[in-house]
Amino acid sequence: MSLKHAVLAMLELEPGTGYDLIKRFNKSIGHFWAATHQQVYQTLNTLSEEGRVEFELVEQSDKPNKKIYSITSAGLEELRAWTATPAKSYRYRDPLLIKLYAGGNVAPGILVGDLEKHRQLHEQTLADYRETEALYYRNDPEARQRYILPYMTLKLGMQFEEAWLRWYEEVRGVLDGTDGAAADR
Amino acid sequence: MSLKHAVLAMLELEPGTGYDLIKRFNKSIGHFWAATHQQVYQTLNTLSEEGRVEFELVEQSDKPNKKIYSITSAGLEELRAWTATPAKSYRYRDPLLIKLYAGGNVAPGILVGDLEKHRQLHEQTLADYRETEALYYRNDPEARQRYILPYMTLKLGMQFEEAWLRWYEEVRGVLDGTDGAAADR
DNA sequence: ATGCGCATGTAAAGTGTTACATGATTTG
DNA sequence: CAAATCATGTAACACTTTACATGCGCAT
Repeated sequence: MSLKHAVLAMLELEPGTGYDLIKRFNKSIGHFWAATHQQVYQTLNTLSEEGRVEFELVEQSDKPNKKIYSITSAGLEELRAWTATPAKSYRYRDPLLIKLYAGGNVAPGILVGDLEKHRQLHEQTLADYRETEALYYRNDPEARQRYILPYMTLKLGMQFEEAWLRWYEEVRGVLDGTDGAAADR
Repeated sequence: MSLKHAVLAMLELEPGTGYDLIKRFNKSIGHFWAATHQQVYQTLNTLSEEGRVEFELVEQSDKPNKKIYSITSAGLEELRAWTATPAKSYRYRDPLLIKLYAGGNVAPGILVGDLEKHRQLHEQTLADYRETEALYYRNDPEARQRYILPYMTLKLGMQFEEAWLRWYEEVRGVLDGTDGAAADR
């Protein structure tokens, strides 16, 4: 289960609460392994029962109590073992592409709107990645050196987003010029 | 549920047995929405109960009997309605990137082997895509015109594979030069 | 007053993966 | 003689998503 190991990997870098982890997910691993808060809390419970993480309960009066999780030696061992095991390949899954595949059944205008919406999402994602890059890596050779592998995952994300954006231009050109062709299906 | 609609989209292009669909999955939609045979058969059963597909039972003496499925008007309506509905975005999920993220915990050599294996897979996938392109689209302007949207999904797949391959070169350079840096974590 | 941030969870429903199961015919 | 192709499925398990649930403090 990859999510477990994603959580372990994040705790290994720095302990934190479930809430913290969710935020950190959105800034790093979430780029290639999204998780909801429900999943994170459940995973932390499971890992805790398995003894791979432990937590310190911090009682707060002004805010809700919180549990600060950290990885145990058993967790670290598990993480190392998993990292050394061949990774399964996972296929990309995107409903948008199924829609496009089936797109001959609807008027091209419907697709164009949806594509444009997704193009904007990818544009925003790329902007976020670039911001992260500027913030953490661009002007800090030491951080770049230390977190070179997380940085490489960010770079791959940027390349994917750039591929998306190039592709959208191409598709838009096709849809603009193909109103007639779509009608014959 | 996207898989349902992927199946409907394929049947809309051409009727076929579950077995046929699985093969066609591997050649087209499977690039961005993989499915196992169990999933396809179950989906066909569900769609059949819902009246969105129907099948003709063909008894064969030399081979097992088969069911040739085709889309019904209710199925076509459902497919159109779904295609006209805004698509959800789906995030990329890849355990390999989690491994890389956690890669500071193991010797770089371990990662290199795994990365190389995956690089080869992506190289093979790109070769398959290019073969499909040559076979169906390159020399047949009419097919290219008619199946322009499926063709565009193939093109996106090729761009992703190319991005992967470029990225692998970069990561390899990093891992080759970073044996010392990994040891300090 | 409305919503956001903090902080945690349970439960049910929906999807996907893995294991098990069969059996004839064709190809190397 | 082993493996691949044809052709279909059931069952159990694992994982993800969605809905429901709470409650205080702070800013607009």
